Amino acid sequence: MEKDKTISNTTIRRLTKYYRYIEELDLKETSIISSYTLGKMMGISPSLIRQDFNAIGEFGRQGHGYNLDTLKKEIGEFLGINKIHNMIVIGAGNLGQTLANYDGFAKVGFPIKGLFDINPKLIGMKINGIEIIDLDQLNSFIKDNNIDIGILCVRKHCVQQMTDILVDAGIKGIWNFSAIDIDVPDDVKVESVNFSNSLFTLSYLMNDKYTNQKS
Amino acid sequence: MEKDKTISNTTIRRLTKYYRYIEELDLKETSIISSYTLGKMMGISPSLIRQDFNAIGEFGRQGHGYNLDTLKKEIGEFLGINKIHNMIVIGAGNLGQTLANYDGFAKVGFPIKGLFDINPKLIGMKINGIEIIDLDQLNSFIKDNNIDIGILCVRKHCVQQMTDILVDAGIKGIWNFSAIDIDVPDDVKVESVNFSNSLFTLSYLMNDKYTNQKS
DNA sequence: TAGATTGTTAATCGATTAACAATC
DNA sequence: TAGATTGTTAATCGATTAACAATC
Repeated sequence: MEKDKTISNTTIRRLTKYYRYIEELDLKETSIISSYTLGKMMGISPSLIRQDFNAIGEFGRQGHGYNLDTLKKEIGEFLGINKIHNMIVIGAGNLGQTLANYDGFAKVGFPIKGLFDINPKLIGMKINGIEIIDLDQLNSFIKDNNIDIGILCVRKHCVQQMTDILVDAGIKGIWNFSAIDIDVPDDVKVESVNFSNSLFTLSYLMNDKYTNQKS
Repeated sequence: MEKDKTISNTTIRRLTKYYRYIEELDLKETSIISSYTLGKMMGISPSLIRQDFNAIGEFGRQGHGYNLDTLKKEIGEFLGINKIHNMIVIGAGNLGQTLANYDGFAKVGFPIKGLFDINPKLIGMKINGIEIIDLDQLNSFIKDNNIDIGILCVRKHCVQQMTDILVDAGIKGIWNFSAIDIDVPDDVKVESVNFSNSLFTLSYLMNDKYTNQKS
C-alpha cells in the first residue's frame, strides 16, 4: 500500500487541510469531487492535489474524480487519525484548562484523560469532567490509561524537565504549547504550537514595506 | 536597505525562531555568535543561517560573527516587532480569556486592549484587567484605541461573519485561532493557528509505518 | 600577518506545475 | 463512443547546501 518514497512535510500539512475541508463538505450531498473543483475551493492547484493524493495511494476514478468518503477514509488512515489516541495535559493552568474544556479533540478521537499539575490547590478539581492529578501519579496513570500523547502547557523554566519526565514515562508523542523548543530522543515525535512564532509572522506580513506574499 | 528579492515563507518562520532564540541567549554574556555556533545550537545549517541573515541585510563581521544585539534589532525591525501592535480578542470564551490572561504578548509589544463578545453575562467582566465589551462597540473601540490586530476565538459557525466585521472595521491583521480558514481581501493579512492541523500532523509522525521525518 | 568567518555565487536537491497518455 | 479526469512523467521553479573569495 505505501510506497517507500518519503512524503514531504508540506504534503502532510496539506493532507491535514484536505481532511478538515472534506469533513466540512461531508454534510452536503456531493459525494464525488474533482481535483479541479477541490483546488478551486481551497486555492491549491489541481496538479498538486493529485500529486498529494497519489503520494499516499490510488483512489481516484479517471474521468470522474475522487469519492469523498474514500478520500476521507484514506487520508485519515494515512495520518493515523482513524484510531483513538489518549492524551494527557501537563500543566493545569489557563491554557491546559482551556484545552481540557474543548470537546473538539475528543470528537475526532483524541480524548484528554487527565490533567497533571504540582499545585495542591488544583489537584482533585475537575475540568469538563477531567480530573487534575498530582504529577507524581504520572507514570502509573500513563500505563493504566494507555496514554500516547502528552500536551505540554507549562512555563518555560520547567518545560525541558517535564519533557524528560514524559519521555521517561514512555510517551511517544508530545504536543508542545510551551514558549520554547524541546529536546527529545529520535523515537519521540514532537509537534509544537508556538504562539510567538505565529504572532511574529503576522507582524511581518503586516509590515508595510513588504507587501507581497501569500500564505 | 531592503533588496527587492521577495523573502520566502520558510525564511520568515526561521527568522522568528532566531529572534526567539537570541532573546533567550541575551541574558548571557556572549555578545558575538558565528553562524556555525548558532547553527549547531539550533540544528540549522550555518550556510542557511547566513543566507537568511543576508536576505534582510548585512550585519555580520567577517572573521568574527554576528553581534547578538544588532542581530536581534535587525530581525525585530524586519519583522516589524520593534513597535507596538494593539490587539483585541473576538470571542471571550475559554480560549479568548486564556490569551487575555497571558502576559507574554504585551511584554513583546502586542498588548490586548479589549475582549469582545455578545453574551450579556460576560460583558463588563474584566480578565487580567482587560474588559469584555459588547460587540456593537467594536468599530469605535478600534478607532479610539488604534487597534491593528484582531484575534479570532469564536466557534466556526460565526467565524466568517466576525471576520467580515473586523475587515469592515478596518483591521489589517487577523490572528485566527478558529477551526476553519477565513476569506479576506488582499490587503488584510491572516495568520492561522489551527489546532486540528497540528494535532493531525503529530498523529502522522507517530504513525508507526512511517518512521522517517524530522520536523 | 594568519586565522576565522562572513557574503555571495554555483551546484544540488526538492517541491510545484505542466503536459499528456491511460482509462473510467 | 466521446468527454472528463485521473495517474504519472517531464519541465520548471524555488530552497538548501557547498564552496570560496573577500575581509575583518
